This record gives sequence, C-alpha cells and structure tokens, in this order.
Amino acid sequence: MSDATLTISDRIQRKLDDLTRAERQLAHSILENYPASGLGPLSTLARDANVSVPTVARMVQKLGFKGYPEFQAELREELRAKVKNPIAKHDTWADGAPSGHMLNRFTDAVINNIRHTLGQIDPDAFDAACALVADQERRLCIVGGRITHILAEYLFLHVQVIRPNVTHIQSTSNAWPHYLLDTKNSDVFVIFDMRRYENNTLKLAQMAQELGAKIILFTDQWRSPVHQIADISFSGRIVVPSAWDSLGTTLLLVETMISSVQNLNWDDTKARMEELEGMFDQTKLFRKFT
Amino acid sequence: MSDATLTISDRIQRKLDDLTRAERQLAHSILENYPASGLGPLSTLARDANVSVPTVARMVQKLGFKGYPEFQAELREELRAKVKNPIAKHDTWADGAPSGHMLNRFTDAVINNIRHTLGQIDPDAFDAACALVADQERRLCIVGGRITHILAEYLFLHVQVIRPNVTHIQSTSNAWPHYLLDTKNSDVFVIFDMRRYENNTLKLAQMAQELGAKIILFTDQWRSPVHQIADISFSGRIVVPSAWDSLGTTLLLVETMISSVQNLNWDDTKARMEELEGMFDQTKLFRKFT
DNA sequence: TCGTCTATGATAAATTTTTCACAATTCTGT
DNA sequence: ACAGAATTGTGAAAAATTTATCATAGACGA
Repeated sequence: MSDATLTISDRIQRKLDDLTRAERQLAHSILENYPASGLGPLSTLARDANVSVPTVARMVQKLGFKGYPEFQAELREELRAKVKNPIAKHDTWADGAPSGHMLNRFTDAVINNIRHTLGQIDPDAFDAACALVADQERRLCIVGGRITHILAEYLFLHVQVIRPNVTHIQSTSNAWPHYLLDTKNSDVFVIFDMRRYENNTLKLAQMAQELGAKIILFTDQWRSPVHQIADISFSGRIVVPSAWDSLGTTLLLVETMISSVQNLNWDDTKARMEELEGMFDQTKLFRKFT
Repeated sequence: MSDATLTISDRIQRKLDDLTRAERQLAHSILENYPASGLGPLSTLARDANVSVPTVARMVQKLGFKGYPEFQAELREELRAKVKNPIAKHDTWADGAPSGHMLNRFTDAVINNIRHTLGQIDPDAFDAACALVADQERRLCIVGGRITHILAEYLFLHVQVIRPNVTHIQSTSNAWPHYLLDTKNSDVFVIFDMRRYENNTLKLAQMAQELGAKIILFTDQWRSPVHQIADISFSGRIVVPSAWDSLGTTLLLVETMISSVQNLNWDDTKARMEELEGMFDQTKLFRKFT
C-alpha cells in the first residue's frame, strides 16, 4: 500500500519502532484522541504530550511531511474523506455503467443531498409540522410555485385522502387571493418555494401570516424569503449535475410527512381509503387484475 | 438549550437568518464538509467560500466566539467528543432522531429502493431512451395517471425548455383521444404507470403503439401491463413504510433523464433557457435578489 | 573516566495567521 | 434618484505559530 492510501494513524503506528522515547510519547498522545489533537496548534500538542515543541516538528518530518501545516492538511483531508465515506462506499450504482455515467453521477448527488438534508433536520420541528398537518380542526392550504406545484399537488392528493378540508393553491395562478378570503387564524399553510423564489408566493405567505395562519415551508438550502415568516421550515439540498435543481430530497420529506400524518390519523384514514376504493371501483379507473 | 450543548453546526444554522449574504455563503461552505473545513486556517476557509478574510472573522464573532482560534478550539472539542462516543452515528440519517423515527425509516427505505433499482437498470436502454426524448424530429407525448401525472408534468416542464413539440397528456382526463389524432410513427410516448395501473393508460398506450409510436415506460417493480408493448421500460422500486408508494426512485430516473437530454441538446437548450429567462424577467414572476 | 554521539529542549528568527482600521461598494427606504 | 446605512473587501499592524540554530543532558563504548 502506498503512502497515499494510508491514514496518518497507520503511518504513525508503522513508524512507532523507529521513534525515540519523546517521540513515542508524542505519538501515543496523538493517537489518544485522534484526529482532534493533531488539528490544534503544534505548541498545544507539545504541551499535552509533555514534549518540547521541536520534538513535534521533528517527528512530523520523520513521518514524511514537509512541515506541521502539511501534516495538518492531510489530517483534515482524511477527516473530510471519512465523513463522506458512507456514501462513497457504493462506487457505482448502476452496474455496467461507467462511474462517470450520468446515472451514477446523478444518483451520487441525490444521495449526498439526502444525507446532508437529513443531517440538518430537527426531528421535533418535523413532528410538530406533521401534527399541524394532521390536525383536522384546522383548514389546510397547500401552495406551490411554477415547478414546485407538482410537490404541492402530490402532497395534496395524499392528504386529501387522509383528512377533509384541504386545498391546493398555485401561487402562479391569479386565483389565489380568493382562497385567502376565508382564512382563519387556525389555518395551516404548507408552502413550497425553491430557487427562483416567486414574488407571488411571498405575498401570499405574508397575507396568510397576517391573517394568523401557521406557515410550514419547504425550501432549498438557500432558503426562500418566506423563511423569515414561516413557523416551521425545512430546507433541502437540491444540487445535482444538471442545469436544473433536484426535487428528490424535498419529495422524500414530503413522502415522509405523508406517512407520518397518515399514522397520526390512522383510524380516519383507513375508513376514508376504503370509501375511496369503493368509489374508484365504480369509475372503472383502475384495472382489477394485473 | 444552552450554547454548551449545541454543536457549532447547530449554532450556525440557528443564526443563519441573522447573517448577511457573504456570511451565509461562508456558512454553507463550512457546513458543506463539516467539520474539516473549519479546522484549517482562516484564510483557506475564506478562499474556499469566495469571501474575504475579515468576513470570516466577523462571522465567527457573530457566532459568539472571541476569535477564530477559539472557534477552532470548540470545533476540535466537538470532534473529540464525537469520536469518543461509541454510538454508531451512521446508523441514522437524521441525527438526534431515534433510529425508529419515521425520518430514518423512510430514508432507509428510499435509499434501498434507489440501490435496488439502479442495480437493475440497463444503461444502454437508458441512453437509448434519452436519445429518443432528445430527438427534436419526433413529437413527444408525456402521459401520466392519477398520481403519476405529477411526474409527467415535471418531465414536461423541463423538456419543454429543452426542445419544442412536447405535449403533456393526463390519461385520467377524457381529452386524450384528441392527441392521438395526429400521431405519426415517428412519435415518442413517455408513459408513467404505477400501481393501481390505469385502464385508460393502457388503452392509450395500445393505440399509440398501433399508430407506430415508440413507447418509453416508467413503472414500478411489478410492472404495468403497458410493459408488454413498450419499446423501453424502467421499473423502479417503490416500497416504503407507508400506506402509499414512493415516487422517489422514479423521480430520480426522470431527473437523470432530464439532465442527459439537456446535455444531448445543449446548444439549443442554452439558447432556449436564455430566451425563457428574458420572458420571465418581463413577467416579474421571480424575485431578482435574495 | 573520558569522549563522542544522539536525543532533547530553550531560545531566537522567520513565517504564517489573525486582527484591526478604513475605504469602497452595495443595499434600502424615502 | 438620492442620501444614509449596512455590508464587504483591501492593506497594514499585531499576534500567533512554526521553523531553525544552538547548547545541554544523558547513554554507550573504549
């Protein structure tokens, strides 16, 4: 194995026998809580290990680095790689396609987005949002923009089955002021607003807020201005190798929300689904078999 | 929650709204590969985020640290604590939520679906499908059902920018027979049909095929009957812990297709996008800043 | 016991990094 | 369109960290 693939920890252990007493003492101190201690100033490291400053400098050179900063840079690089690692494990997603194939590049990006987004989500806020959406006492308005209206509609189509009193508004249409007429302060607005934030969406959100409605926002990592007035907001990463953004992460959040809301209202949902099934049967919309 | 128990990542996110543009840019850069980037020199961090050196210093103070070194010290402390903790962090996606939380269960399922689906996709078929969709000589019809029409519309909204001569049909509407009137045998139909396969969709597909059109199908793992007559079909896994199915995997495929098609037609796409931008500017639909 | 050689640490010099003060720019509200 | 405020960047000064030089202590063999 070449040096490039060895971690610094490995390199230290391999060299351990060639080191002098003070250096070994230092080495053990580094490994003690690795890699944090190596990322601080040289002098701190020396003090913690009870060795002199030059000892640290010398050992770092013995390990093959030009100087302490170079040693630190590699430690950071190692940390960076380690944090990324759980995804990188799957080198290629579509077997048989080169790793540079769009299928693999895109999937990588989406998984990355998901990891990032989920890591930053506050589960309590998420639960609170689900509870609001599930609350049948409140009227629910779902709002989407030029592209995001498809997420709004997706959420609408499902929540509609779970509970009554749900509306889907497209902020890009000019019909939305009508919906605000009846807004009460118990109402809940779920708003989707992603890059190329829309003026209409912001206005609608402001008016809804002034009327006392609760606002739940789904936006991207750069955050729609609606964020300022939203009660709860979720920002999903949307960067992919494309001229456009990805809705993948946000869809995941929406689907999870649907599932949670369904659980909160399960008794009702079950009854409503059965009823719906019956009606679908009559329309002959779906195939009965295969 | 006191500052002591908050991670720096949390603190950055909490402050995000109080930050200025450059500072937010920096904040995202720090979170991008956290915590490695914050452990390097201030100047490197500034360069990576494309902001000036004092901007970094100022933000760090806004976060409540006396200076950059103190900020770094706490980052290291955080890393130290995290490494010491024997908890398998990669077990869960949403830190702070129990592994049984819906967020984690759902994400697990979706990632699993993606892995499964991508593993079975034939890249050549995928490329062939993209080439068909990109071919401007052919008329393109995009067809969706009761739920899947949102994917159809999503694809439509994007392909519409990339190339002319695209139509979106909802098989559940009763207007679709009209679209078949002009079908030529060079036409391409992209059809979405997932569980609760729809009678109308099948009929539409059959008629299109009889008229000589090419058919590309997106379906689920159990495969819509349209599969029998489709030229190319992709089946995505859709099982999640919910009473409903997930469109996540299929959305991934659609977005990847959009990106590939965009690349195939890049010269045209670029020109069309610029034109579209100009038109959007005139509508004042989108916000110019923030 | 002495001399030599290596290991170690103290100190000073050099370099890098951080902070500060101020000017240029951008944004906001009238 | 303008004035005032806020934001951002430039360059210099201050502080720190790292590196180099050198002296001392200890180990080992003669």
